[in-house]
Amino acid sequence: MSPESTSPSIGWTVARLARHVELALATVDLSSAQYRMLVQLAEGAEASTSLAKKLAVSAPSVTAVVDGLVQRRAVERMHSVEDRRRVSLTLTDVGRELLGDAENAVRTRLEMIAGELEEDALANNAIAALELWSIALDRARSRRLAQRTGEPVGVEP
Amino acid sequence: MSPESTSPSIGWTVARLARHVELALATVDLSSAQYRMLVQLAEGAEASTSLAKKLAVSAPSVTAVVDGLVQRRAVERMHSVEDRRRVSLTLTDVGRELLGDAENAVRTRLEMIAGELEEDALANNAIAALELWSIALDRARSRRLAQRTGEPVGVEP
DNA sequence: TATTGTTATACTCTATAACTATA
DNA sequence: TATAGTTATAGAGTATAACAATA
Repeated sequence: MSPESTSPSIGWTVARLARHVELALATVDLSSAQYRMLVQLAEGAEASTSLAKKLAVSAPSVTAVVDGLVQRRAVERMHSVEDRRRVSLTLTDVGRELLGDAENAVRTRLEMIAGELEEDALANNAIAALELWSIALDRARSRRLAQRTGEPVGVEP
Repeated sequence: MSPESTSPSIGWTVARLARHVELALATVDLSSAQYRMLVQLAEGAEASTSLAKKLAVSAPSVTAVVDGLVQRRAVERMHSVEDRRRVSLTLTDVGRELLGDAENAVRTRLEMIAGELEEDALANNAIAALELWSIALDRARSRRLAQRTGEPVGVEP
């Protein structure tokens, strides 16, 4: 019926998916920024600056987002003893449970959307492709972080 | 090397991709919300309430985002003559050009990331999968909007 | 009364610039 | 001096509640 059915842009698709993730996270009272922080911290405790670089946000953003998570007892701030300027951020048990709830909410919503494809093969294909993107994102991040510090590429998750 | 290499969650992947889209959009001084608005308006002029439902945001959010776009002459507000409560939102030529710049910036960045997969087949696979998601998103949206109004499913883009 | 849209208000994320504490 | 992190400040997106204008 439509005269020219232009393929939708990939940016549009990502932006829409991101909105669904936002809405799913809202059901467990989390923002996207908080979610990204929790996921990153689930891979291990980290310093604030390191998180800022990995998540590609400013240092004050990390402070603000972590503030909210600390209030909810999801994250703990601990000053390093060797270098007392540094602050180590650690996921608590509360944070781990919260992240679990968040993952459930998000997965449920995205799988529901993929389920609209009807054919299981297509839905699985769509979900599997995100793993492909995950690999690409990791490599792009490694390259980005390496360029900053001059380290070789491929060291980082 | 890693003892248990857990597959990253799809929510995490979407959230990371979304951050890259945000950063790409920042290069043309657009927010994700403004970008979503422009894309939706590029498919045709619409009323504010209709946009709010399609984009899954509140009515005041639409007002706020459109305010910024109107200031930049990217969108025009026009009062309907039949029903003077209604406001028709239209993309201007400025808006269309801005959207074009945004799409270029986003596509370039996402393709760069996909390019990390090295094998062209994989990169193309990843990008193609987003079209699959786009189809699923359209269907999920149709279902969502139909449930609200009681209309049959499948009417809407 | 119901609907459309805006205003009022508040909270979060974001950034840059300035500051503190430590090295 | 340089680095790690926070504070100060400002702007945007989001939401709910209250309101105005129109139907």
